[in-house]
Amino acid sequence: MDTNWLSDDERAAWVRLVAVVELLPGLLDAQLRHDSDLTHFEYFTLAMLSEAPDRTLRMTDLAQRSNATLPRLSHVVKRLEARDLVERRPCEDDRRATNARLTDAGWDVVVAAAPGHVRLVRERVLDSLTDEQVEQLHAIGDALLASLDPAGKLTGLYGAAD
Amino acid sequence: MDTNWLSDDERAAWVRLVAVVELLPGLLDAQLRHDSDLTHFEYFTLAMLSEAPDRTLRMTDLAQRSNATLPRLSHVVKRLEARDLVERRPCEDDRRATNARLTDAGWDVVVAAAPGHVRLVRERVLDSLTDEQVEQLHAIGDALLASLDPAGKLTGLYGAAD
DNA sequence: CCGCTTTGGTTGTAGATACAAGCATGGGGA
DNA sequence: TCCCCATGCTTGTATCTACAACCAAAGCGG
Repeated sequence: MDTNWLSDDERAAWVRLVAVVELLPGLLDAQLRHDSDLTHFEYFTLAMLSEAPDRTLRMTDLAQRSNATLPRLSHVVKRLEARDLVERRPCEDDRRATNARLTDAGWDVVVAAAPGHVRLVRERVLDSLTDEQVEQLHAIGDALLASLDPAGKLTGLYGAAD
Repeated sequence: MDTNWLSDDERAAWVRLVAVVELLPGLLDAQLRHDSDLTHFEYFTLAMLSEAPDRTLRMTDLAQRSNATLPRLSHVVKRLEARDLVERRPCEDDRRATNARLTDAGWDVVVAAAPGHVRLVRERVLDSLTDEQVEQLHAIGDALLASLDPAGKLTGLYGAAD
């Protein structure tokens, strides 16, 4: 079976996409860790909860929105609970389920962390692009996610705090 | 200091970029792990070596091209060496330095892994985009990397095997 | 009502990465 | 020549994630 190798144009685009994918997480983690003692995943988790009704989400729901496996989320929430940023309690409708709720302290942490995070995103990412490129990135993202995330779990809700 | 929050357009683009950044590594790792028992980082490391003169690079050079810290690379190369895919030997010009060289077995592994990897990249990424979007992605990548990787360490050499 | 399967979640273990510390060589300046 | 610092790399430790095993509740067919 012959391989359909990438053309020069395709490879150029792919190389840059891979480079961005490699570099961006480290940048986000470093800033949030330094300024707010949170990983990007922890921040994202808290931000999801901050947007939810009653600041509460079920573990499964939260896991899908953050592209986490359930074990991973369980561990992270346990750590956040130890820091009193989140509290867990059994769901009343379904006794198998667990609800995670953002505490007041957790809310304060998100509110304090958001401006620095947004500033980083603006300075290091969005300000590098023209308005036209921002639109193009939007469309390209949609096209890619149609394949990478057909169910739209990640982009379903991603609120104002980000 | 007032926060300059993101506009709707900016947030839409950012949300999609973050989602892609979260999803893509898992996809690449899963395919390579399943088909070739390699992580994407390991594959990338081997691919860099396969492109280098005499299939040899110094550890520092290799670390920069793959955006790895030196400790990380050291551990990974140690594992690859244990699998006889890479060999290490002290550099003769500078006795502090270590040269990593791709073995024949390592070469075979890269050659065997490349087609499946390229197929995935094509089917799940590039084929989702129009030719015009591929060009746009190229330009957007350049703009972002000017900020994320000013020295161009990652994109300096990324060869035909990819 | 019983038993099977599915769903929701936690825990344990192994593997991988970051960070800090450490060691050896190189490269000047006094 | 001697000292000091920078460079190149390795190792050790703590943390985080993936994977698998596990338990409990829910749903469902008989």
